[in-house]
Amino acid sequence: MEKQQVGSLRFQIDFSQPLHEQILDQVRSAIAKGEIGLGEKMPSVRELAQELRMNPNTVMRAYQELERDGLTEKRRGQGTFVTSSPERVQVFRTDLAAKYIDAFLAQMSSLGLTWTDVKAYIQQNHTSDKGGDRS
Amino acid sequence: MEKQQVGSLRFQIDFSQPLHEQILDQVRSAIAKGEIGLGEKMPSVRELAQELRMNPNTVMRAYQELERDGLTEKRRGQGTFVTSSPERVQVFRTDLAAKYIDAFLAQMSSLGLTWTDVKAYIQQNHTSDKGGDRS
DNA sequence: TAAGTGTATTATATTATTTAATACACTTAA
DNA sequence: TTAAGTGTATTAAATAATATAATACACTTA
Repeated sequence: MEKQQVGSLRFQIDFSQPLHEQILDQVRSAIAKGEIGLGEKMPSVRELAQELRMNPNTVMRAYQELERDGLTEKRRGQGTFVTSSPERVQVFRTDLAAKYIDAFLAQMSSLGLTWTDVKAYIQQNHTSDKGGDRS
Repeated sequence: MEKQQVGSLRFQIDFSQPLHEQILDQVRSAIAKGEIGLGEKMPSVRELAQELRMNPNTVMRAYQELERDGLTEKRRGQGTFVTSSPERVQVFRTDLAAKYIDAFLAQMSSLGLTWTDVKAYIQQNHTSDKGGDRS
């Protein structure tokens, strides 16, 4: 439940999901939202592992997926850096959003709800949500 | 990848998720969409296990969650039946939809996307989707 | 050369998932 | 009463995913 700041990154780890997935999701989000800048140096695998009190192998697993996403670049002996390409970030955002949206619409469909139903519901319950983004 | 009909229920099981979760999701959907009628008898635990070639304990686990959902009722010695209450189904549908929607909006927010962004995207890519519902 | 990078390997522990083999209480129909 | 069919509970075992631990190697920089 506790938040943890490591360089430009903020982490909040619990036991509801695999640790490497939580790191992955939260770094992805930080890059997508520009909370960590393009080209900026990431914490080293060992440093982040120590800060989050987990095994370097676990952090490594998340870092390797980030590189497959095209969101980071490794420089041998130097470290891991956020990509300098805004286009890459945009492509990633679009692709992942499409994947999430497809899955969501499938869920709604499985409950017999149409897109019109969903839109009406969200308009009613999530538009005046002034305290919605507690990060 | 293959579909399987058991009474009024249609199943499609793969290895992407735990088996008991797939049974749960697919029965929930069938009830929510009215594919199996209110008050109708479900396949017995042993029968469904045999049809789907899995262990009765695995089917049991899904059936117990269905009862917690309020979607089924057990009668000792007789079997498991879909609830006769349309209100219960409606409450379930609303509650689960709200849960799915909250999670979805959190995903979009983690990518820096607003509800307006999402709406525009879906209008463009999912409205003229005439071949969308392959079930 | 020394310290800091990412990476790879091997081993072990833990947990979730699934199967297997029974057993019990209850209901219904022969 | 009996037999078959319900849901349910228990114990054991196998498998896979997750995570930790302890090293080791190649590369870069100061």
